[in-house]
Amino acid sequence: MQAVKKPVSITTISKMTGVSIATVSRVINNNGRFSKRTRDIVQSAICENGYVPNALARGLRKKRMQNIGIIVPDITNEFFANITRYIQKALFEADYSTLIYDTDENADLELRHLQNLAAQNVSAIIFIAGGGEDHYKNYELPPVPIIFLDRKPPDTSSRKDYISIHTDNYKGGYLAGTALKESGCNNPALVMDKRQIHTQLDRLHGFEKALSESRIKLKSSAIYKMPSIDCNTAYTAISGALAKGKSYDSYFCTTDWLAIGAMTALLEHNILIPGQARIVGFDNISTANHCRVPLTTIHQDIKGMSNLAVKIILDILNGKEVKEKEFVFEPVLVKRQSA
Amino acid sequence: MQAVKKPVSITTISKMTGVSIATVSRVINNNGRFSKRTRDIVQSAICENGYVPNALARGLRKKRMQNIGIIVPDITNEFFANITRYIQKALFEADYSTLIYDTDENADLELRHLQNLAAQNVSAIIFIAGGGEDHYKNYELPPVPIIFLDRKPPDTSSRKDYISIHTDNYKGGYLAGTALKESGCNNPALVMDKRQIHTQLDRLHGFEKALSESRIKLKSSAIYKMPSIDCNTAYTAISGALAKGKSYDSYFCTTDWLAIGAMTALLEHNILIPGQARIVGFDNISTANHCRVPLTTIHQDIKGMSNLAVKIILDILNGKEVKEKEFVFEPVLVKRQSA
DNA sequence: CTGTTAGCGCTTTCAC
DNA sequence: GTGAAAGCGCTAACAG
Repeated sequence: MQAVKKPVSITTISKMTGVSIATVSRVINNNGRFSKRTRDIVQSAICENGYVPNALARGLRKKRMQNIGIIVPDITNEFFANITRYIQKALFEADYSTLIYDTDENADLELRHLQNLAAQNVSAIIFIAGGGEDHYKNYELPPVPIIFLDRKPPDTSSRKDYISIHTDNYKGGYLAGTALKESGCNNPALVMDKRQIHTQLDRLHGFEKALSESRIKLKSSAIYKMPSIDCNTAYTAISGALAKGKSYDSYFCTTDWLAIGAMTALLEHNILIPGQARIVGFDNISTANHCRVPLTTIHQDIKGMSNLAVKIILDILNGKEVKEKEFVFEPVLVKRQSA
Repeated sequence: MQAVKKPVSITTISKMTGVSIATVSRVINNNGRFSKRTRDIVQSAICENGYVPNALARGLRKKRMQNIGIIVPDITNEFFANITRYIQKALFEADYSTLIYDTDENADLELRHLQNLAAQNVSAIIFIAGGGEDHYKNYELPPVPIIFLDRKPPDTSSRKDYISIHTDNYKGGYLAGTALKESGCNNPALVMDKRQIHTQLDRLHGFEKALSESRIKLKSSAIYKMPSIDCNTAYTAISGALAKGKSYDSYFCTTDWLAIGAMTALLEHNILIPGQARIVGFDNISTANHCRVPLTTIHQDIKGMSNLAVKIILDILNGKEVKEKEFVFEPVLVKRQSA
């Protein structure tokens, strides 16, 4: 015979202690206006019964849940996974929990996730990357603080108060270009995400800038635009190019996985790295340090960006005004063997 | 002047359409007892106003949210990230959302996460790996369906109805042992997680079994127990062993990252792979195919396990009885260059 | 310091 | 087919 455990609510505690539910609520939320004695009685009752306040009831009443949503394009990508992890950790310490939604790089999903988050009364939303710039023009974002991480906010007419936190991608591209040209490369290629995202475009422009300072030109035929940012697309593209005899003395790939795909293609065509071709990636995921030829790459301060995002959200939620709208982090070149 | 948008609730729709909120609720949930005409009126009002029902109010009322919780030890590990991704996807199609909690391999966090999930009235919980066997003896798990993925459930007295889905780890270890001994190795080492988890122990035992069938013994001094399952711990341990002159002709590492750490250590000591030492990993993460020496490893059917987990949860929530308590998936050896 | 009370937005009897 | 009304568990006036 299984004992049927009835869920303990605030009323249960109230009855057990002979104190009104209002008072119980006060001690739970430490809102003052109760005696030390009362507090002790209530707290011990809470402890003994393992009572945990119902988050839904509280959320419904306060019209706001003690959690924030985070929308991420691909949790399987270590770069994004790391961000969510740092965010979750920092938020948890502030007693917020995190709703992680993976969009699978799919704009429709993004919308549904957004609605879902709104329906759950999240206190705020962190948007990590995602589709192109224009997706958000068609619908309004939920009326909560929203922070764009890793990408700039859309330029909608309805709201211009978005906050953005990201790496200086232009600088990152510039660092990559500098590193490559300083090792004597003068026939560079670029492998990038084909979507018109600021992060990608900025990296491209920074890269071109570094090259142009040395009179090196990035041929448009040397720009490979990938439908996704994973390993296989780059592998296929570069393999194909190599098969057609198109090769370069250096490759800047706007993502580490893209770089690793390119690397595999080059190696399979018996091209020595860094002897005959150099590669620079972006993100500094842990695989970069353990791939065929340890990858020189651009490191982003994930921890710094994540913690700042949380700090800002907490500030906003606590009524502090946040004046700045854009926060830019410095990228740093991590030199390994591939370049 | 910013237009203040008041949130649209079921009452708003009710007033707009001149229909009672009860009826609005019925059409939202498609509960019948409304005319086709009423339905159309209500639905168009819902559409026009972009009304999305408040999930909290509904959850409070029904005492159950349309979401399930998933507890994962490290979202940064591609193996776990993949699981969560598949689960989230499958669940989303069934109109459930997913609360992902990363425990950072920390048992205390696990408890707090569990309480959090209970407080949010999740419909079910999926537990992925985590600490040792005994953590759950001290507290009761929330009164919702719970599925243990990747590890067996604890043997608590209060509940024995847990469901478990995992790879046949014994078989996985056996496959690794067979592969190694068939390439002529007879001086094997094992690098494993030090925690007494079934997954780890089973892999060990399966490995020993394969060896013993050929009269090969795994010396206890050749078993390296790691405090965590990441790359660096294995790197440090194997480097240290090598420095002391302790080397082996083969290494079975119970995790790909462990294997990659060991690989780096061996390579740095100028040991050829697979010439002088062979390595087999476990999990088949994508890095395994792109590390220094492509890693031979044991593949787990992540997609299959994830989808099954979701299917079972949905079945349970829909009142179908699930008779089996344990579901075991076959591992398969993926042969690459390291062994 | 403490208790009473009115909802938060929704689902669900129960009448009609 | 439809509406009125109760109440999920909690917080926040308000009154004492």
